[in-house]
Amino acid sequence: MKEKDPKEAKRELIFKVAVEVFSTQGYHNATMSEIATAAGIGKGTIYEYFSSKLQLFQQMMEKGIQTYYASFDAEELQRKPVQERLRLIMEGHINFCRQQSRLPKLFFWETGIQDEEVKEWMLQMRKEKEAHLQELLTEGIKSGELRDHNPYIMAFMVSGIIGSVWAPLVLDEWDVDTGLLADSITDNIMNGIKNRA
Amino acid sequence: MKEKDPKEAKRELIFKVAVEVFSTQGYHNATMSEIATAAGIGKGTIYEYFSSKLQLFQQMMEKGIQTYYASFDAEELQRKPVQERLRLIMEGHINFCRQQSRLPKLFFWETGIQDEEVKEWMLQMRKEKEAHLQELLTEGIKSGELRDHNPYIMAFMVSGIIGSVWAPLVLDEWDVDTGLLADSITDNIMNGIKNRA
Amino acid sequence: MKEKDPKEAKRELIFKVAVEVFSTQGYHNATMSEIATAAGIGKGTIYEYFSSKLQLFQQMMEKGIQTYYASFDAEELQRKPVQERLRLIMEGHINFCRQQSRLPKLFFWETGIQDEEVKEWMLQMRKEKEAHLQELLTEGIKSGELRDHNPYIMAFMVSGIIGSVWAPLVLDEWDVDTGLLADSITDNIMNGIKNRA
Amino acid sequence: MKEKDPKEAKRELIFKVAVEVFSTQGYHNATMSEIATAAGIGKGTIYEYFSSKLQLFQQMMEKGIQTYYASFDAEELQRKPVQERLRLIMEGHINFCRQQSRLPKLFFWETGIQDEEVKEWMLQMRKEKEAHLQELLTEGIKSGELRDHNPYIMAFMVSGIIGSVWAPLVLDEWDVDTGLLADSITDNIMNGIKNRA
DNA sequence: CATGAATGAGACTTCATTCAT
DNA sequence: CATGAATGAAGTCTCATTCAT
Repeated sequence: MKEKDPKEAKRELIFKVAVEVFSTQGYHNATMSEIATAAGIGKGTIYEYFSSKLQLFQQMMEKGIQTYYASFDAEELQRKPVQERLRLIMEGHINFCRQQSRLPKLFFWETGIQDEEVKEWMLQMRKEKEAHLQELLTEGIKSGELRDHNPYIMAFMVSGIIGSVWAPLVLDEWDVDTGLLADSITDNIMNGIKNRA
Repeated sequence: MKEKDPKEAKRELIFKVAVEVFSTQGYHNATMSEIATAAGIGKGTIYEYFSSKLQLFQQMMEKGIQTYYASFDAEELQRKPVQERLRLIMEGHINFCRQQSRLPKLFFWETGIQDEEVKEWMLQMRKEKEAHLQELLTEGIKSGELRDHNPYIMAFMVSGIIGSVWAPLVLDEWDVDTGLLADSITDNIMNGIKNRA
Repeated sequence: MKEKDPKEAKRELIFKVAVEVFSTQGYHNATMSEIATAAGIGKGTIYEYFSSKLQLFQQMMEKGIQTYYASFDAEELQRKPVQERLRLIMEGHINFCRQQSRLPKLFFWETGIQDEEVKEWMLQMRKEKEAHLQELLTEGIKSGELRDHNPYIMAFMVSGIIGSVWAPLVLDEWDVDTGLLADSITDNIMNGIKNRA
Repeated sequence: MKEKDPKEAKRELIFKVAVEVFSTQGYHNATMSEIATAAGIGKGTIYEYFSSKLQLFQQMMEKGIQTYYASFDAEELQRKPVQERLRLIMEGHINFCRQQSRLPKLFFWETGIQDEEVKEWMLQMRKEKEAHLQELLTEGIKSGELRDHNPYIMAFMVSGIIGSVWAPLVLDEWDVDTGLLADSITDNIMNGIKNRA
């Protein structure tokens, strides 16, 4: 039952190594040789599983996104106040950065690939993420929980904040309690930084 | 009077084309041939002004950073409340994105270059930007204008917000009044998005 | 039994072609493309065996030197009168020129390479060759077989004579009996050209 | 009267610098820029006097050869015993190496140029030099001053000896009295190195 | 299936030569 | 005349991809 398809197991292995190598070297500086060696397999073997370097990168990203979204318990997110949901999103994001470390870098930073298809797909990803946030925020406005501001602006702001968490966590290896950090960020998003005491 | 050094004029031309090409294609996908053709000059001519592709990229980035920082009137920023200073920073940033369009993309996104020197330099840039923000926010906390929260967290949040503005402005070519956008963002940063009515 | 490592066999092939091409065209005029074509392999294949043009040249020379020195039976050279030993050196040298034809040209003539390492190495080669001769001659002086003249001068003279044999043999394709030529040269070195009859 | 044609003076200047640069860097590693800079003139100016890099090299060599042959007083050489004439040739050659230092290196060592015309010309030079020697030696044999050996062999041997003098003098900067060295070499050529005491 | 030797398109870079000033 | 900025042909080397074993 735990036995996986050996074919699938090797795909997983390649994915794992690819994340490591691509995020360390960047897409262009990474070589197929390097990935093969790191995976302990032959160069040609990668081509048994992926038709090209680009496709490997693409599928690795897609798989990563799925993992990313899977890290949010969708059920749990429903029917909660916006503040609580934002907090959960932050927490999930922080956990993902911690666990995957290298992967988020590729999501948020790798733009060297200029293949039209990939560019389109990454742009699409950004749009979806922001559309999702915008929806959440619009709901909050309607329910009166949030101020009646432009939800489009709010959305990319929150999106920017989410994206900015990665650098301190991974680059600076910041060791902070996930819950506290999520609280703090959410609080700042909700209440702003101005002192009203 | 307006006559420039012709040597310098050609440097400018190459810089201008380089921004265009590098930001459209990314560092690795851009070729020297392409830049030369786009500039209407011979391939070898670029090498009369820059010793290598990497040096061209680096100097183009440095020049861009200078322009970026120059777009903030430093004098004006002193001795004003934090809210006002944040607003001016936002306004300057928005204007820069509008005017340079392609350049900010390189600042915030190009990470495919793996040359140690450049990587170090770009990391340094990020640190400086955040240190600067952190300083500003710390001042605000001391003066009582801001809440007594962790300024490190605040800093990368604000930094993330600033970075996130570029995409809607340039990719979506969003046509919004600079003043209004700066107001709106600053207001959200200061007061949060929660409805306190 | 005769089966060689196929990897080694291709190295040999490249070496063989490299000698041909480098000695015909000179180091700078030879191109990697040309060598590849002459070897009937792809351009990139050479780089699977040698990391650069310079390294290929260097290793080819080193291998040649080994072959050169191997062509003298070291054992046989010991404990014989100087005249006999000189004759054997001449004979070995003549045979080597005949067999390798192109290679000696590179040893004695190629100086266009300006890479410090190679220059140093070739200079070193010359020194060693002359030191070896000088030693031989010094022994002869001590034993009374040779005149008590400056062995340093004698050494570079003999060295010059050895080097000069290549041109008639290879360039002019002079067809002369090896033994007779070796005898004649050795006799002239030992007894001079003056008529004492 | 001492006033030279200024055009000719600049030719001389370029020649002088060319010898320096070509002999230091070798033909291929030397650049026209370098020569121009070293001569304190513009790059294009060289092309006012020489139609190409190759032509400059060629004419420089030709001029050098003339200087070389001019260093032997032809009149004086006639009607003297072979030994004396060989000694004078050696002395002239040593002086030339001392004075010109860099130039002989090009004569005897530069073979990287593969232009058919130049190759032919340098081969021709070698042939002439040896023919000249051979003639001298043949005369000596006829007059009974020299042993009745193969003058062809003798010629390239003596030629090799002459060529070998350059390296110690220039590379090792050997400081030895010209007359003594010429005597010593000539004596060895004439009487050989064997001890007949 | 897995492999890795072989390949060649294509990138960067150099430098002899030209020509407008 | 003298110059040196501009040029592009040509060379070295990399690496994704293929295919015979």
